[in-house]
Amino acid sequence: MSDDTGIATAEQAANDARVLAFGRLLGAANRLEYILGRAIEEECGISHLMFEVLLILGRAGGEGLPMRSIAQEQVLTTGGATRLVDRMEAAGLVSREPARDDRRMQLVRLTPLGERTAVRAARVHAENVQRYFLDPLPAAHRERFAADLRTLSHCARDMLPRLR
Amino acid sequence: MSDDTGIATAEQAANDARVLAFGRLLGAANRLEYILGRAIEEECGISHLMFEVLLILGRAGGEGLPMRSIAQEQVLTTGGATRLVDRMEAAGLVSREPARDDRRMQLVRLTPLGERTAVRAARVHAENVQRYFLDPLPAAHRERFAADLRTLSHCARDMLPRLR
DNA sequence: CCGGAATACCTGACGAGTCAGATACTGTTC
DNA sequence: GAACAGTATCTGACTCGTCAGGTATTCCGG
Repeated sequence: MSDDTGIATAEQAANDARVLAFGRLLGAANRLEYILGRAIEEECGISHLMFEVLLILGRAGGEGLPMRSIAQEQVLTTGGATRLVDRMEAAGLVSREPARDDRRMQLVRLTPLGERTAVRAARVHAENVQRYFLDPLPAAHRERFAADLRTLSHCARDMLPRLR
Repeated sequence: MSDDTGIATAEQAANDARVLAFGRLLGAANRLEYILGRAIEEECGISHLMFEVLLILGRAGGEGLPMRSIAQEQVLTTGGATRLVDRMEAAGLVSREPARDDRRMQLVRLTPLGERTAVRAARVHAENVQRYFLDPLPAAHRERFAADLRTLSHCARDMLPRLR
């Protein structure tokens, strides 16, 4: 279909334009995520990455988690995670404590304030997701839309290791 | 449906969890965008924001555009745009020239190198969008999926002014 | 046990964005 | 035509991430 000279043909350029238009829609999804993040920041006074960490720690149910697992779930390097948790500790949202059985590890745990904030932020975020992400879509579309996103998500997860 | 004590009921919490799961899918779309951006960076040696600027200038068809319109189309402050264009100028991708009729404005224009890079990057990006965004979806789903994304996109665009 | 690989986290230097406040021009009003 | 608001861009100080290279601890083979 494409010649091997590296020079784009007219049809190819036209097709590219169509494909790029699809690609731009991804940017839309991104913008939506951005908006949801900002809303959390304004309504709860924490960055969207802090929010993610609060959710992760909340899911762990009072158990302390090592830094490592925080860095893994975020798209963050371990260095970045260290600094993020530094700030969260300074803000009184989490505490760090060396693990008994492996003193290389620092177990990160929600403080009472962190827990309250996590609950509140989850509530706010759920409301916003409902309002800006679910409500605008026709009800009959939601399931398939979510399934398609999930398909892409798996595909993306497979790609990530190759790129970093 | 929700009581006015501010305390979440069990049903409410369960519903929130469902909604949050939807929300997490947005993160997937984000990750996909991230991957596409990285690919451009690795294959073309420019940041994904530079790529956006190259496309914008390319669409302008040889006309110089003022900084303002670059800052507007990106999710970037004007200060950020200044610095981005600084780097692009240093890399020889664009040139700046004060506008004749309004010397407050700097018209930004693609250099020949910038133009070549724009074409190549567009090609690469179109291929990647095809591969990671379109191909994984069943063909019968693509149109409706795109339409739904477009719906969300409009909704998001309406929100943005309120947040910054 | 002891020395070296592996693991978990931290840190210094840096890159790239934000924000708020210059700076430089334009257009308008009296 | 001088004062003044408005507009376009730039800049200094800062924040928050990355990367590469520590340091401390654990694990394991000989």
